[in-house]
Amino acid sequence: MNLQIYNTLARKKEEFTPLVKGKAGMYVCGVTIYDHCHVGHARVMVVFDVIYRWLMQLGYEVNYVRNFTDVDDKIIKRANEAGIEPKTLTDEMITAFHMDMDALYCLRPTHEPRATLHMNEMIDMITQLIDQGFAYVSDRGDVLYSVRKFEGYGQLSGKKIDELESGSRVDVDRSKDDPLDFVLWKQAKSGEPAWDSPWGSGRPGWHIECSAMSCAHLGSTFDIHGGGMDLKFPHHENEIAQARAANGGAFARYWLHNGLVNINAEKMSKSLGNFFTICEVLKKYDSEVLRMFLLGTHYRSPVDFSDAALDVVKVGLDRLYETKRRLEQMKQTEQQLVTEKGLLSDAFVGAMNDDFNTPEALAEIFQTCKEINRKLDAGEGVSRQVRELTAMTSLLGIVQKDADAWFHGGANNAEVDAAWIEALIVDRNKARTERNFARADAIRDELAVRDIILEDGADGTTWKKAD
RNA sequence: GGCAGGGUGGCUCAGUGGUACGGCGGAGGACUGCAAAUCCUUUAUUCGCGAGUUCGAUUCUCGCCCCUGCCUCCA
Repeated sequence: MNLQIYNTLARKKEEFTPLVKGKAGMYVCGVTIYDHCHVGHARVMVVFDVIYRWLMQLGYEVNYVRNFTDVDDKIIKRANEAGIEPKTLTDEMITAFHMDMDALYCLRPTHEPRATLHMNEMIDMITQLIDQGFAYVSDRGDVLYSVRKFEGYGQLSGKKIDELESGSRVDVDRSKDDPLDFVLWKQAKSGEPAWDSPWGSGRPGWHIECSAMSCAHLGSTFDIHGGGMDLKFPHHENEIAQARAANGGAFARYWLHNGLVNINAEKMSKSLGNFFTICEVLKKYDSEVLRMFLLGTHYRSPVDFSDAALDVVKVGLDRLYETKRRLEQMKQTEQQLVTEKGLLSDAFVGAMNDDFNTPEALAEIFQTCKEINRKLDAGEGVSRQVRELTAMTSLLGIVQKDADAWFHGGANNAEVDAAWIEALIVDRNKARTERNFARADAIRDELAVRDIILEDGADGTTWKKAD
């Protein structure tokens, strides 16, 4: 079966057929870089990273574009508070963002355009909108999009203009012809960053940047546009209205929206203050735990974030690593299998092709893992299974460390003296050979006090750090 | 109120018109000097509630209840 994608625009799964054979263009709404990213942001990034990887796995040459919103009210406010230039703040946050993404094994997109570096494209698009009668300059000099002029407005989110208006609780802006109209270009206020334009000095509205940058990098019609569920309306609706009206292209053909991250069944968000930043979480949990946690639920469903949930994922990952350790400890010839070119099982391919069903893909990983352990226990060959496991885990970006590094605590736990532990293991095994179990247990207890757990296997004794 | 998406074992998470995938946890067993790890067995007559379609529904249709998101900046 070929790749099926749930398209928000159609409200059903559709077979993915790219605009250009062998190629795929994908735009994902990035972040407004005024602060560190939280787990909600991590989800979009990880979800679309897997989608990106899968499209490449299927052989597509993918042009993956993810923007940075680096001009915005919040950025200006935050920079003012800190007494620094907005650009200083955004540069700093982009660096932090990349550190988070690297930690989470998210591959870099093909392009990461910044809004401030695409002013010309935005101004061009706004000009086209005015020329074609879709936009107007308001009394106070802002350029606004005339929503009622665009016939298909509401198609993506399933909203009807009249119902929207009646349900509106927003203060009506008198300078707008219609309360639904949204800003394309704002007049500059003193002390704010501003760019020259045909409508005077000012800055772009939020929605226009995504329309302009996606079309600039991917063309007026492209394959995939993604983002969080909360962006469906009005952001994505407005993007469509702008782009289609301006250049007559179809804009994105497949719209993908990931579910939100909740805390206690409530959306994680800056405004509610119930968020955890990625770097905060990574102080406590390995990034693979967070990544696997995010892939453990289908991308369109909401997911509840908690330490307890991460703990459970950690236990599961440990088991995967136990298997990896067994394989790493094997003889040279078999060890090579671990790094041999991978191959994916039909079940895994089927799961991923079915709208990127990562929970099912993970189930396949656990089953393969169990199969390997069973065969190893029985002394049977495992080459096919190992190649499958390796291919699956590297595709999803989990179990990517050496097992020893994983169990020994990695770089963060420099206080662990491996040589000392190894020496004690030698002593203890000598005692065990002499059947001096009191001495052997004493050594094991001594290590246990320091959170070192020993495991006596057929191939010798290994150790790991307790959580 | 409108729109979108959900309610599956103790928890979590897939899925299917013919009695349900994985993970965590629980119980028993094998292995072990004892452990740990691993493996094996076991743990939902049942998929929010009611009705309908059907030989048969958790899966399709309708109604109801409950939850979340969006309708304002938000991944």
